[in-house]
Amino acid sequence: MPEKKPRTARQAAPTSVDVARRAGVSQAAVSYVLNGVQRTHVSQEVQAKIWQAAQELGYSIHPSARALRKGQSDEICLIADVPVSAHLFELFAAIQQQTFSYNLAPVLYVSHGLPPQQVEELLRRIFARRPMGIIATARSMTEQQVARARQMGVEQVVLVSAEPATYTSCIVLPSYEAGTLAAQHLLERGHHHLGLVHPDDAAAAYGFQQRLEGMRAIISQTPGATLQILPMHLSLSGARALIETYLDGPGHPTAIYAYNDDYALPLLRALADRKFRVPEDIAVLGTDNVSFGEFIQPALTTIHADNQAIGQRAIEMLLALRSGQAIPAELTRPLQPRLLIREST
Amino acid sequence: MPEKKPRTARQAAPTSVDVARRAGVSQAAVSYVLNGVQRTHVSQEVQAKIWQAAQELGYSIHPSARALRKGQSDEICLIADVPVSAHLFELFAAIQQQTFSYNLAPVLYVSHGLPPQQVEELLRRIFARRPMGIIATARSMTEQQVARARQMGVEQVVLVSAEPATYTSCIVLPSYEAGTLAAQHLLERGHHHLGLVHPDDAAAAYGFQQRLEGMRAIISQTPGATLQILPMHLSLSGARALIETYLDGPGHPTAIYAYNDDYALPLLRALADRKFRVPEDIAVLGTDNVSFGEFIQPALTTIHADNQAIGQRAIEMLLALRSGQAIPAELTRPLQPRLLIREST
DNA sequence: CTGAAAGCGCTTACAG
DNA sequence: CTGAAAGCGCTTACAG
Repeated sequence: MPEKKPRTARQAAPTSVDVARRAGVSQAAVSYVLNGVQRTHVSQEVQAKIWQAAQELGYSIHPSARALRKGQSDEICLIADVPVSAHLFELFAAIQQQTFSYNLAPVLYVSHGLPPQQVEELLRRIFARRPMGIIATARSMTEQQVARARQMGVEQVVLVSAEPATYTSCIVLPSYEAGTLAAQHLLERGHHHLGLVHPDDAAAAYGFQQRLEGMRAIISQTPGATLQILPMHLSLSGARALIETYLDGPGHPTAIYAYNDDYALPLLRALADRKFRVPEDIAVLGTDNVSFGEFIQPALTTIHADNQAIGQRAIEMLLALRSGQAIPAELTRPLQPRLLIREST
Repeated sequence: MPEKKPRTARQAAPTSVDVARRAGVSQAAVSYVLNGVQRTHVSQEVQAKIWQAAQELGYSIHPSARALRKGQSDEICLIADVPVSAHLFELFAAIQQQTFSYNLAPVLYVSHGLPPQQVEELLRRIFARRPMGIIATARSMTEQQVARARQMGVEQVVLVSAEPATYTSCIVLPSYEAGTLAAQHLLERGHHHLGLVHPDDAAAAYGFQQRLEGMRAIISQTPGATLQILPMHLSLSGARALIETYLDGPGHPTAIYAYNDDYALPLLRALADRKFRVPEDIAVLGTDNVSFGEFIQPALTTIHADNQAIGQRAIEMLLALRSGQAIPAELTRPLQPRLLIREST
């Protein structure tokens, strides 16, 4: 028993040395067994003794000590450069669940709204933590920043992106397909004049261009169909301005792809205020399937990818990358968006 | 320059030894200066040299190394035992902003919905990380668990709670006051028969009892006023069941305190489906001021505390506790809820 | 005022 | 198959 150790902290927590002593083995054996290292063969009997000792002492590994030794922590950093949204949170919760059994610690960072200099500082701090991997939205990390991460020893960077990148692995959520899906659905509902909301916040507008192209591809095959871009600020007054500017006069759009659910919400409200009936006068379509969508009136038709699936892919990709394996093809295949028809279209 | 060091990782990142060498001082001096330790006086000139060397090398401290040495990490763990909600996310973002300048790393854990055994395991892992502090909702940590945290070396635990606890510091968000505020407002609007939604999910119902008592205190002073408890499951069908069971027949409630915004939303939708007009037939009041509240129709009247204020308090409290100071009285004073009147009442 | 040295709790190459 | 030892990058008591 330690007697004159000048303990710096209160430290009641047992260490691997304590476990080793109790099991009557070396510290190395404890490490091998608890980490399931195959290279070294330890007898079944000894393994059982070690597990039991760990259990009895209530031993938990000290993540900092391990991280220091291995040169890599058990953290997975999630970096989001999008406004706080219900969708993002749901995605985070999904990832947290997925990682639990892998003993990984997901940490969320929201870089949206920070001045560029603070973003740089934030990234520097994140890299310095030497996370096992980084999962980031494509906008939140430039190619240069990904390179800098690698240089600082963070090799695994997975981007959630509208299209594949050359410089790192991506989970592809194709906004182009969302655009075609939206246009097809709205045309099928009998509309000819479509609109696409363009967020006036550049950070929030990620994937707009792809949506636009997807819609155009469908429109161009449909005689008489038109498409109009509708700039909008994310607020009630922004939605009102959109209505006054673009939903008046002959040939105005009668069906709007609202970019995502966050934009659909104030738009729906402003439309109701102006006595537009939804979907009879104007159809509205969102993206992300945010949790409140089913409760509002009219319930919001939306396009979405499965959050659980995104989370699972991200983790599997990180794990494959870490073990140096090639990434299975099914993980790089784009995750097709699905249409969820409710009442607003 | 290191030549035969058997580097385990790629490690391009500079260490404090590198900084010391470049500045021509000892490693200790670097540590003292970069951490702003006052105890040891280092000349202005040397300080400048150290800062410059750190800057030039792009030095960032290795958090794991420091944590291992200090017996405490720079993490602040936030533990939430509530369903994923926009409100929680907004609070998290506020805390993240607050902590940036203190070089603290907030980490969010959602324990809602996990089986008890997994919660225990999660807490064990959180404690083992030796965070600088824990900020938790009152339901997510029992007194016993707070004690266990202390025993594992995590001394600072701040609870966000409806009432002060004897065993640790609290940020008090008095649900009792929310109840009185709700009852007063609804009575002023001319209602006499009030209802209070009771979430059927025990974890979600935190603070229900206090709301109830607050409402009763007001009701009891008002001749002819009644109050009914309305059990509800968080879903559209749950809201429908509530309406069918409790909003029929003479003397039924005409004004409902929906527990919080999450419950108010499906309730509003179900009321609309049943052709109740809000607020004319039934008034509905929420809590939390979730971001979508202002966009729905009718816009949701709600009761809330300032997220920024909660985040700031939590951090200040943690910082005061760490430095061993007494907590300033203004931090322990309950954070009074405010009424935000919109259209649903 | 500055510097050399110990030690936090792990993992892993290496010797037995 | 098992164990002793080095070392990851810091902080801090202590000696000069």
